[in-house]
Amino acid sequence: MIDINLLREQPEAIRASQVARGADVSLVDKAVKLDLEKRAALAEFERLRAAQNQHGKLVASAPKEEKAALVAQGQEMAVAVKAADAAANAADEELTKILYKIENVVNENVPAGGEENFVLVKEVGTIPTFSFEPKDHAELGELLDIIDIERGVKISGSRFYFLKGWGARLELAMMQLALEQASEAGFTALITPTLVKPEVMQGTGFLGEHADEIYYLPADDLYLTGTSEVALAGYHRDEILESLEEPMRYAGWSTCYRREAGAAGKDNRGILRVHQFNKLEMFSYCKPEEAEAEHARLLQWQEQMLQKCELPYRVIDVAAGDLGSSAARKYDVEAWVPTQGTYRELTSTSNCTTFQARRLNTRYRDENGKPKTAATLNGTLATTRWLVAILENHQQEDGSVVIPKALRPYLGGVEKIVPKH
RNA sequence: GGAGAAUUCGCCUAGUGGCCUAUGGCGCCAGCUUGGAAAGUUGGUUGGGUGCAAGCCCUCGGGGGUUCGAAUCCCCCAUUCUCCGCCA
Repeated sequence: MIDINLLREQPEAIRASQVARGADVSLVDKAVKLDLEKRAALAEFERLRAAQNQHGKLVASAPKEEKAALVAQGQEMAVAVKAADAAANAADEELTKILYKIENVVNENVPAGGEENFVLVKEVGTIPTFSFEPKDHAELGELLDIIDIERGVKISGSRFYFLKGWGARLELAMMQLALEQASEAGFTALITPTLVKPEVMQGTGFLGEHADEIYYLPADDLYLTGTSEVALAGYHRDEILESLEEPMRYAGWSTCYRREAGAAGKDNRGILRVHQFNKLEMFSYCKPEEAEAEHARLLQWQEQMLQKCELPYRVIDVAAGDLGSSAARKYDVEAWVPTQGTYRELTSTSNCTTFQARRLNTRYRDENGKPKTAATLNGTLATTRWLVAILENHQQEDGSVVIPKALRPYLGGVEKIVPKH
């Protein structure tokens, strides 16, 4: 949710942001109007309530013979107060409904435009050249007997798979490496719930734009999370953090579930786009003035992980029209996928400023001990999808795959996965 | 799943319709005291809204209700604990 004070003082800043996103600008004017109405209704209620409170005291201390008349008067006041209260509540609900629809104010440095208008920040590493026809990860997975898509589909349907043998171990190794790096950087590891209550899903903003991406269990009124960000953002819900002199950082590991409803026909081969995968997510709570610096740190940790996996990659600054509603700015790190001849997203890091924390009511105490809304940021550190890039970039002519050095300690020192025959 | 009990300002706690503008203790902050500290002592210490301000309003797990008036009475819900049942 946006800051109501910003709406009052600089509505034009919010209008400009909505324009940049290609979102509904008229919401801003509606919100300004409803805010005025709400405050007027609230003032009226408070005036009546104050009178009623005074009157109550009068009744209590009045002599017996006057009580009946005073009580009758009080009855009338009670009716008026109730009506004013209802009016104020209704006005507040109207306003809140609109406020929830307004998206986070875009950072001024975010490139304008839609999905195609990202700005390339950098390209790192050398794109591999092969003296043979490189195989895609699905073919390698089958050849090496480490990804079993056929049987995944047999038991769960399309977009499901088994990771098997070295494939399963490779994923766990990658998660271990990422978790170790995160721990060294001061992140606290969390294994999070993957089923959450509606209000948490709502609070993190996923029920809006991603509603049809989410699995829902009606019998229990619970949602399956598509990222541990949901649980990590909800972790300090309704809390006042004692200090954020240093950012509070969590590394959340969980299985993620996505319906991929709008992705029919896209990435049908292999495990590039699946209904279930694992992810290690970084999540930071910090002071709003620290958020941009923290965002840069998250990006840098992501790059470090890509480098440990010896993957060529590029970093892009995502354009305003392609930002999630909570994000003020977002960088994607994309790895080179040889068989597609292009870069594909492996990680994403968003600066949600105070937008998400305001919804979830997560605050911190400033130097003066006063509660203030915190800023939240998130960023991927490893996911199942990384296997695609690792397998394809490190494949050899004979179909074997060389394990990046940093991963070997978690795989019993093995240097290469070789075809079974 | 069934029965019972509980939920009060960071923690513990008092409070069974108006004197609750919520008690007391612990902790924390500030002053006094001291060479400095401890002890002692005085004061402060939920959060939010609204207003230029003084102030006013809301907040006793959440939501509804009864009442002129609710922490207190009634209903629904959530959570925790105890016992019973069932079960990886």
